[in-house]
Amino acid sequence: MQTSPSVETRPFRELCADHGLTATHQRQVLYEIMQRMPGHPSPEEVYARVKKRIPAISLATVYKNIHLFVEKGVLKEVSMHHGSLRVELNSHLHHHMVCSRCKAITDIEEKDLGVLPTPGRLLGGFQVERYAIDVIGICAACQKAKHS
Amino acid sequence: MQTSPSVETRPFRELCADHGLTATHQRQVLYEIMQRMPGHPSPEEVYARVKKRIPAISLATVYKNIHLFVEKGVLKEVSMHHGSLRVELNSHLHHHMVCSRCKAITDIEEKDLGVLPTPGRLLGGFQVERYAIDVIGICAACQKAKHS
DNA sequence: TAGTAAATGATAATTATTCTTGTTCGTCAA
DNA sequence: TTGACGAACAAGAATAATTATCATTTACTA
Repeated sequence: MQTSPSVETRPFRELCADHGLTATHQRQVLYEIMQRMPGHPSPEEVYARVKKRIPAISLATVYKNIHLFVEKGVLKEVSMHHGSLRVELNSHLHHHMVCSRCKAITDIEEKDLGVLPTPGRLLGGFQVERYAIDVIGICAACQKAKHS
Repeated sequence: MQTSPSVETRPFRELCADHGLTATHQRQVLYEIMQRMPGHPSPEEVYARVKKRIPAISLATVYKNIHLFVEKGVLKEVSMHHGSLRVELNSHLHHHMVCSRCKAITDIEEKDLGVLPTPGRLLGGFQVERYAIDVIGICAACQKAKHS
């Protein structure tokens, strides 16, 4: 009850193989649809579109696969999402290192970053207040814990 | 049924005055407690601590005041929070401009940022995968809309 | 093609956040 | 003081976002 594997499925199957994912119909549609969503969609938005092609798809499937795609590097998260709002009072100029495995957040001084952004300018009418830099990677603890 | 306004309340009252906030007992305790939380606490974590000093405080009050503090620049948000997860497939090197009023997200090419981070190094054992830069400010539309 | 692990769908459960309403508190003028 | 007014608060209901559970189906491998 589905179209036979066409040449169109080839690139997607390769992408899955490259990232260690099994190629399912849902994932393929999910991926194709996100390719056509140029913005920064939320899971709900993706779900709404995918549902038009696979009416029976579950929202849970969308969430699970988005997480999987992010984990495998197929997708990127826009601004790291920590489950809930996180705030800080620390007023001196600094940024953050975020572990992509355990989501731990560590401060890093701007001078230790080796980059010096110059805020205050306008970029296409955008009035810059500040830069927030997230250095994303694997923290020392997670490096030891996992060797995958 | 509370300590008389001591010299300790002075700096906090000034801070509130500077930011156009009325100085309430709850806000003061909230602020003092967050000063002693060096990490990147969530509203729930802040609530748990504040509750020890003001058992009757409401979680809603914590949320409202955290938002207010962020809005007034007393606190900063660690990574912009968009209400829900946001993802993108766009694979070419870019970053984001985020409007602090309307939360709109716009892509910006890395070369247009005028900063060139050098990923891949180690920072205290942290294995860098990539940098994600959020340029935070006011978008053109919000600048026109509001003049406060 | 059968066996097996992984993926899916349905939906309950959790977690996070906001809204509503009635009450209290602080301030200012009579 | 006293009384009105508006901002802030508490309590808890309501909503939004995300995850977990589990029975069923599907995809890869031998």
